[in-house]
Amino acid sequence: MNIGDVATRTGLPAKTIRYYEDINLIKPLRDDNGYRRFREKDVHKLNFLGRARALGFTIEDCRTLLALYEDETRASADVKQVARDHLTQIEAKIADLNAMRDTLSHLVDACAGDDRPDCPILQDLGGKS
Amino acid sequence: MNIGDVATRTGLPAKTIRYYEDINLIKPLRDDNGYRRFREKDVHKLNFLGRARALGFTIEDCRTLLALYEDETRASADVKQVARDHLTQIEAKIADLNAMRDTLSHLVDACAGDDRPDCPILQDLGGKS
DNA sequence: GTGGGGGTTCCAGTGACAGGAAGGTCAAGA
DNA sequence: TCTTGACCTTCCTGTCACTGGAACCCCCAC
Repeated sequence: MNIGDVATRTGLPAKTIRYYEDINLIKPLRDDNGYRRFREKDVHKLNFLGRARALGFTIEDCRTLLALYEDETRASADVKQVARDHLTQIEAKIADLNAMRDTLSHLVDACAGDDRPDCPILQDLGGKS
Repeated sequence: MNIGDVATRTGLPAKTIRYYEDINLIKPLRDDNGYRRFREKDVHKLNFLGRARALGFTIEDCRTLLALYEDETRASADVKQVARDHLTQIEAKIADLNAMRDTLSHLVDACAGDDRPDCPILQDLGGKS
């Protein structure tokens, strides 16, 4: 399979797939013409990576998870730890964003949004007073 | 005022302040020795920028907002539009993160987290079957 | 004069790719 | 046989908003 087919099958851009090879997440073979040749195993890994990335895991997390995935003797506790740490980070981000949203939506509601210059949003950013 | 005092007063790292000058958000004066000399006006702008960034506005948004802030003839509708667009993006991000959190917390809960290799998290990432 | 705590510039790195240039390869059609 | 066009290759640059660090200058107190 060439990279285009793999891109179609995995939903990942070819650029991303090349990048993943670059950083040693996958190691496709090469044909005589220099084209990458992907095995089912590679496609499987890429799907794994795509799903992990979709859950927001960093590339380094993905590397760890992939290693655990391929290690038959792993302890599920190790996997769970990675996932839980990530979950904690996501929750922190959500909390941050919720705070921003609350502040911002108050300000947006308070703003008349007409042609006059008076604006509570700018007042707030400028330090109210 | 030198950059260190400004950093203390605004809570922004000196590096960030230099960067903001670099990209023309502020234009402090210069002393004969080459040191930046900040006026109250500059500090005020930096505080504005700090608050806007804390609300998650991009630098380009900040540039726009700052221009509106300094334009006495602005229409509050223009400010509101910028804020509302940003709010929409924040809400989209929150939705994404909530989806990740839900999936992830289900998986974390389902994982025994012991020394055995069986792990629903990896099963899910690997495509379950 | 020396030490330390300011300040300056410039360059590289971050994360996870995306865009684009310049060129090689391959199968199909005229 | 030639050409077209789709595909592939590598390599370099840019993204965003900084951060870290090197190498150097400036100023004041001791």
